[in-house]
Amino acid sequence: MNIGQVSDFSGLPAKTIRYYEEIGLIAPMRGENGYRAFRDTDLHKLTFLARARSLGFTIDDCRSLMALYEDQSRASADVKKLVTQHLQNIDQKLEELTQMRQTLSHLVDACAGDDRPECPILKDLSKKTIG
Amino acid sequence: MNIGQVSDFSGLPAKTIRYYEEIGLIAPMRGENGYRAFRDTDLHKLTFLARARSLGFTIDDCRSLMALYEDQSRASADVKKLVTQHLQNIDQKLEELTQMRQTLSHLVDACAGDDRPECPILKDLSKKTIG
DNA sequence: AATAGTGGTTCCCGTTACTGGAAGGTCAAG
DNA sequence: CTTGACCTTCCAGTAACGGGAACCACTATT
Repeated sequence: MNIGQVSDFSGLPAKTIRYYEEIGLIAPMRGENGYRAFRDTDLHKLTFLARARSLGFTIDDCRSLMALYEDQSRASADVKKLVTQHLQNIDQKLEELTQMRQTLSHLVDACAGDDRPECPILKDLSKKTIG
Repeated sequence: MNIGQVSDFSGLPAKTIRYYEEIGLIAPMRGENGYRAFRDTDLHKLTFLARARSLGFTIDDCRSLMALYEDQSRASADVKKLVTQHLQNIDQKLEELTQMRQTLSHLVDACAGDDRPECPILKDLSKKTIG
């Protein structure tokens, strides 16, 4: 398979696939013409990567996950640990965003949003952050 | 005031303050010795920036917000519009993260997390993404 | 055979918002 | 006079690609 086909199947842009090769996540063969020649295992890995990335794992996480995936003697505890850690990161981001949302929501509600310059939002922003 | 003082007052690292000068967000004076000489207005701007950044606004947003802040003839509608847009971005991120959280949470629950290799998480990741 | 069009290839720059570190000038204190 | 804290500029690196240039390969048509 050429990169275009693999891109279609995996849903990943060709650019991304080349990048993944560059950083060593995949290692497709090469044809006589210099084109990358992807095998099923490459496609499988890319599918794995696409899914993991869509769940917010970093490339580094993906590297670890793939290593575990290919290690037949892995312990599922190691996988669970990694994913649990990721889940905690997500929870933290959710908290931060929720807090921001809360504050911004109040500010938006307090702003008249008309043609006058008076604006509680700007007033708030010019206040020193507490803490 | 020197950069150290300003850093302490604003809570922003000196590096960040220099960066903000470099990209034109502030324009402190210079003393005879080449040191930056910050005035109250500079400190005020930095406070504004620190607060806006902590609410998740991009640097570009901050630039717009500062311009509005300094424009005495602004319409509060313009401010509200910008902030509302930011709020929508946040809501979208919240949705994405919540969806991830949901999926990951299920996966973690399904994984035994022991010393055996069998792992529903890896099994799921190797499945083709639907859609 | 020439040409056009599509799809490969590499390489390099740009993105966001900084952070780290090197090499060196300045200032106050002992 | 030296030490140490503070300041300066400049350069490189981060995460995960995306855009675009310049160029080669393959297929189909004229």
